[in-house]
Amino acid sequence: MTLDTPDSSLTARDRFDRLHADLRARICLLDYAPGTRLSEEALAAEYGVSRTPLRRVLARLESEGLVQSVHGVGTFVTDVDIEELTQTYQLRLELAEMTGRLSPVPPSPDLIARLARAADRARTLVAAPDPRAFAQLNMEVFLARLSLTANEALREFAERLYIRTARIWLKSVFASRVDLAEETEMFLREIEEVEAALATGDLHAAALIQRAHISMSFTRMKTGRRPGRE
Amino acid sequence: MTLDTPDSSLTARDRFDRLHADLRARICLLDYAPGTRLSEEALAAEYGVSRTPLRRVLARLESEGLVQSVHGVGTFVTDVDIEELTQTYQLRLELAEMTGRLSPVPPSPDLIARLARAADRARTLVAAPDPRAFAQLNMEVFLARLSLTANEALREFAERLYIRTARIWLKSVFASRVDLAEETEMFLREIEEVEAALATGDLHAAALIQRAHISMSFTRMKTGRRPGRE
DNA sequence: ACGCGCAGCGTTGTGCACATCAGTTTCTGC
DNA sequence: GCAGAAACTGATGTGCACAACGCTGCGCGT
Repeated sequence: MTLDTPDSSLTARDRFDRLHADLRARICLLDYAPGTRLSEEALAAEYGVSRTPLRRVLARLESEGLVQSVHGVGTFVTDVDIEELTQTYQLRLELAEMTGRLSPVPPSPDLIARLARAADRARTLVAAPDPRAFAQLNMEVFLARLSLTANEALREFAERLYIRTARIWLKSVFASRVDLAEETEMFLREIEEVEAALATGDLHAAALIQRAHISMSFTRMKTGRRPGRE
Repeated sequence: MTLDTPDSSLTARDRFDRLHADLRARICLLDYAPGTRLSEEALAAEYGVSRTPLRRVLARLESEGLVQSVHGVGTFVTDVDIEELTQTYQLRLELAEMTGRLSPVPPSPDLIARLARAADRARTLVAAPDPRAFAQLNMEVFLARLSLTANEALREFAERLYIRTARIWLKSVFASRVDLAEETEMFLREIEEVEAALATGDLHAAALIQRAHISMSFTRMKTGRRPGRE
C-alpha cells in the first residue's frame, strides 16, 4: 500500500498530497478503524519523514473530520454517529443531483474507459465478493465521476462528504448489516445505467441515477438485512 | 483588531481558533487584499507565537482557498476569477435553500436578538454608509443565521463558500461596481423580511428570502451600476 | 551591446530538541 | 489498609536552526 518511491524529483506539495491520499485511503478502507490511535512518530518513521510534515497531513485530516488530535493524549480516527450520518447522506443526495444540473461536462473518453473497466471489475466482484476491493472500486468510481461537473467547489464538497461516510458504509458490511453480494450487484447495475445515460448524453439522468442509488444504499444500511435472508 | 489577550488559561486549540478567525477576517475584510504577501515571521511576531503554530493556521487557510503558499517565494492572498465566482454563487443559492429544508431549527432568542441588533446597525449604516462596517455586519448575520439548520456539514460548507466570496463582493464595492447605499438598503430589507418569516415560524420562507437576496446581490455585482446613476 | 550563468538573498519546508499536557502508577502520610 | 498527592510516562504542541527552493542582480564571456 505504502508507495515508497524515491524522494528525488518530488516537490514538497507532491509529498504532502501522497501522504494525505494514502492516509485518507487507509482510514476510509478501515485499515485504521475508528478509535485507532495514530502515532505521529511511527507514521513519520514509516514514510521516511520527520514529524513536522506529517503533522501537517494530520491537521488536514482533522479539518476533514477524519481524525481528532488531543493534546497530551493522541490522534484518533473519528467515528460518525447515526445523526451525523443521516445529515451527511441527505446532503450527498442533493449534491449528487446538483452534479448533473449546475455545470455538467460531457464525459471524457478516459472516464468512459474507466467506467467500462470498473464494470468489469464489478462483475468479477459479484462472482467473488471482497469488501475491501469493492470499497476501493466504489471510491475510485465516485471520484472519477466528479469530472462530470465543472463546478470545482461542488466537486470538493461532494468528495469531502463521500470520504466522510465511506468507512461507515464499509463498517456496515463487516458488521453484516448489509449484504455484500446485494451491494455489489446494485453497484454493477448503477454503473451500467450510468453508462447508458452517458451514452445518450443525458448528464442529468446520470446524476439522478447516482442520487437514487445513494438513497437506496443508505436505506439498506439503515434498515439492515431483511429477516429471513440470514 | 488583534486581541492580544493574556495567553494564560488558553488551550492550544483556542489559540489556533483565534488566530484562524482573526486572519480569516482580515482577508475577508480586505485588510489583506488579494495578492498581498503574508510574512510568516512578521505575523508570528505580531501574535507573539513562533512560526510553527502560525504555519498551521496558514495551512488551514490554504485548504480553505484563502491563501496559497509557494516554496521559496511566499504566502499570498488568493484572488477569485469570474468563473469560479459564478460557480460558487450557484452553489450558495442551492445551499441557502437547503438550509430551510433539510434540518431546520427554530430560531433561538439569542438569534432573534442578534437580528434585531443587526437591523439597528443596518439602519445606522443606511444613514452613514461604511463598506467595511457593512461587510462585517453582513458576515456576522450570515454566520448567525447558520444556527437555523442542525445539519453540521451543511453549515460548514455554507460558511466556507461565504468566506470564499465575501471579499470579492467587498472588492466590488470599493471598485464602485455596486452601489453601497443600495446594497445596505437591500440588506436591511432582507433582515426585516427574515424577521417576519421567523416570527411566523416559516423557516423555509426565511431560507428562500436569503436565496433570493444572494441571487439578486450576485446579479447586481455582475451587471454593475446602471448607467445614468453615475 | 547582448546573453548566459552563477552567486547572494529572502522565503517556505524540514528536522530536532524541549515544553506542555493527560493518564497512570507509585509512594507517603494517616 | 486506604486516600491523596507527587512523580513518571508517553503523547501532542512549540520554538529554533538549518535545508531546499525561487527570484534577482551582478559579472563574465561572446
